Amino acid sequence: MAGRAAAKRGTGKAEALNVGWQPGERVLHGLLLEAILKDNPIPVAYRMNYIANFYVGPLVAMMERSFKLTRSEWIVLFCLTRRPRLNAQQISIVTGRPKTSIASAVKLLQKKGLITRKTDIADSRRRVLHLSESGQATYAAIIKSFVEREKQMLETLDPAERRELVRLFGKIIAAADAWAKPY
Amino acid sequence: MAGRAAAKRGTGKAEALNVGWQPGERVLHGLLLEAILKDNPIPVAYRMNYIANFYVGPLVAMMERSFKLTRSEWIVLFCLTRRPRLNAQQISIVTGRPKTSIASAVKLLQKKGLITRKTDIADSRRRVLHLSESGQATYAAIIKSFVEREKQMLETLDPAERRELVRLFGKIIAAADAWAKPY
DNA sequence: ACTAATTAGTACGACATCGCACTATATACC
DNA sequence: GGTATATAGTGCGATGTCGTACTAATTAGT
Repeated sequence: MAGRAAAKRGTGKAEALNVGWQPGERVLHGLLLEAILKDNPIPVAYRMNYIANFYVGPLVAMMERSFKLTRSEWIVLFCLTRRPRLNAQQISIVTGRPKTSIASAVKLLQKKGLITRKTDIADSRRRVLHLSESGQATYAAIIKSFVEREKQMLETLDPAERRELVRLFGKIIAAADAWAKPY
Repeated sequence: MAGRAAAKRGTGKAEALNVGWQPGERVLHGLLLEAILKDNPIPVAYRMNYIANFYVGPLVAMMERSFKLTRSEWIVLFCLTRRPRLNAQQISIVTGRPKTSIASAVKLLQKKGLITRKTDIADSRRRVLHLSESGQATYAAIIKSFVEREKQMLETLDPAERRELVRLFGKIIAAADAWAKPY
């Protein structure tokens, strides 16, 4: 209908082009995704990143909205729950995130009263972190969503498949020294 | 040695504390990680995110340094290589990233001459994107590192295990409609 | 002991990311 | 055909993230 006229407008830099699909036709998420997965040069890495993003993305968004926590703050909270008395450096190393990011998260968490920071007597460079009461409560409230979402994500796999997935991940992580280094 | 004196300094807010390990003793990456993986409430999700981060993080850092491309720009480049003539909206949907992020990446890529933008004749709201010559060249240069790193990451798995990993990922992705939704 | 190298943490600045509000075009419905 | 709704994209402001450069404390080497 529009024909020639509607072209060469917009930002001015765009030229007109006729794409394959018709106006009414919409290319759905699933079809697009299939096309992107097919003959993908990094079949494992792409699929893994895709799943990881769609798993954690909405969770982080929810956390920022409902709990006013950033992703980095959550990482610190999570690590300290798993293993109290870590310092910022250790969290940085084990998560692969820059230490300045961890440091700013620590500062925020401390201001909110979710963690405490004490100087290590044996090495006064270290500031030893651990969760406060309210930090533990916040963690408990948030982790539920993570667990629930993982459950939903794995619903399509049977128990043996889930075990196999963990086993394969375990092998890759165990060999991390050989491949996970920076450039 | 320092004993009592060195405490209560630093930022002033930190109190002194004696942690479990001795000054000389260093807790290594592997040991820390093991402790964090043990009895993890989200065993699959944590391992997957860990691997995904250590796979893609250094690659993105390298890209920013060597090619002056952001992660979002790379995502656009990658999607357009897999399937030309997408528009920004479609890339946003299929990658799960906010459309404003894709939009700014598109603007940068266009300024650098790596992609072109043409208005769709059939629907003048759409700006159809595709790679320029130099865009293709840039992609080709970068993708090598991704392929190589995936190869290293999977070196510990035998061919059957690799196929199984792809198969399991495939099942999870195929069921994405059921679990990957936002809150 | 004294210096060099390593490790923990901080300060600061640049910028990518992202949510929100807005415009423009297209489709649906009556 | 005219209005309402959905879709594509933009502008802008806030802020989280991260690299660089720095200080403080500890360890190693001689």
